Amino acid sequence: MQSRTPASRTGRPRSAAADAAILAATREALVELGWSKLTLGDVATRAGVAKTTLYRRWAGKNELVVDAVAELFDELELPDRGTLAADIEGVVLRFAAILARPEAKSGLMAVVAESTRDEALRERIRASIVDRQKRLVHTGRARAQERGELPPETGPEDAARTVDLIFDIVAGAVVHRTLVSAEPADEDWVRDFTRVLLLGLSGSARPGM
Amino acid sequence: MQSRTPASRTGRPRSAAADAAILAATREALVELGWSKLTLGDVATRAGVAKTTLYRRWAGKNELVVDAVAELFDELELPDRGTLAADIEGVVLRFAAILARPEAKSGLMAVVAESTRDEALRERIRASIVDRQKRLVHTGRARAQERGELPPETGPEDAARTVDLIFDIVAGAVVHRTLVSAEPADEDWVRDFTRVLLLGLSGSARPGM
DNA sequence: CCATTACGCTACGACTCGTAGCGAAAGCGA
DNA sequence: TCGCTTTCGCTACGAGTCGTAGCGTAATGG
Repeated sequence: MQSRTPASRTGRPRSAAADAAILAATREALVELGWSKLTLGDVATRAGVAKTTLYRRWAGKNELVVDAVAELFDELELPDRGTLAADIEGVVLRFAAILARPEAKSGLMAVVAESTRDEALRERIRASIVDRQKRLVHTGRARAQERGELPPETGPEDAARTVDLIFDIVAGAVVHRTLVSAEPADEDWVRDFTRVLLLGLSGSARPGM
Repeated sequence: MQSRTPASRTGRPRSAAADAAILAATREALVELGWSKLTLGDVATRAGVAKTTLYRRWAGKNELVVDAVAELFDELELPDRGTLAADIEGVVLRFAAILARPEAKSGLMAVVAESTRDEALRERIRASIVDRQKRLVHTGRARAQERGELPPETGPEDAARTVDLIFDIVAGAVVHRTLVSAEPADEDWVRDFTRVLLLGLSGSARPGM
């Protein structure tokens, strides 16, 4: 989690149970207190470890919360539902469900905000959250191209740019809907969103597929 | 700004210059220190006012930063460029330019994160930032319908829902691109994004308008 | 059984917070 | 002009958090 491969051949090993307890306690504290009122001392108490133990493993609140929140997104998958529209609706609904949880809401945006002034933190977020989920876009796109629902690649560079664009649109819209508009990204919304994403504003006025 | 209409008929009036100085100092501190290291004491010193004066006007860091950031978005406009695509590209580029400024980046996301646990703060954000800009979507949509680029309204409720959806997509995508992906929302990106927004994924594969 | 590392605990200086209390300043109405 | 009212700058304060140091103890591996 916090990249500890080198050295440490001998001596007492770090408790893996403590890691799990700390991350769980962090999520619990995020739910009860939110980001700003969350203190590392409190997390340590909840986890049943000493504050010094926590500081030996994480540099600070930012890194700790990134790891705690990242685990929430690990469950995301992209089941094959037969059509591109159905695939999108399914994964967006799952993503929205995770993002609706208070520990994700409070934690994720706060660390993203901090990452604007901390390049290392941004890299940590990208590696442990963003890039891990971007594969879903790749998969869904490849499937749709096999089905003939999307035109084939024009080149590897264009493909990467398109995937990035789609990811920004999808993740951005869901996050904005959930956190800024503070409205649920429910089935109705996801259906409307998917229609716009696939057909565009020009072709998505009339309801009914 | 902080809604001070009632009472206060007599006595020494509050200095309007102090308000401006405080908000400017807040933005300056956001640039230099970022959200987490910004302290109200420091802002007061920069603004040349006493810390107590600052606390008399704003309840805390959250409210202060919302007001300081909100002013950045006041300059947003929607000039008529003749086509819907050009209108979108223009306003998105302006929006992206504002969001690229460090004081907007650090501040906006942080207060949004805090607003997940503070209903009053979310309302303040909505009133002073989000709703003020949502009118741009209304305007652009109405223009496009006059030009025949978009189908006419099916009803006032559907229209409101559509405007909300478009706003979540546009604002969400730009924010995600700028803050999470940490890549510039430049002309190339905005062009690609606009094409997807108007034509959808199915119809937007080939470059060239 | 011994070197090595992790752990729990306590204590610490430094810092920020938000508020209280004071005297002085600046408007407004009579 | 005078007095009422409210704001302002300043100082000081208790409370709380931060991140670290120091110490003795616990748990491994050779």
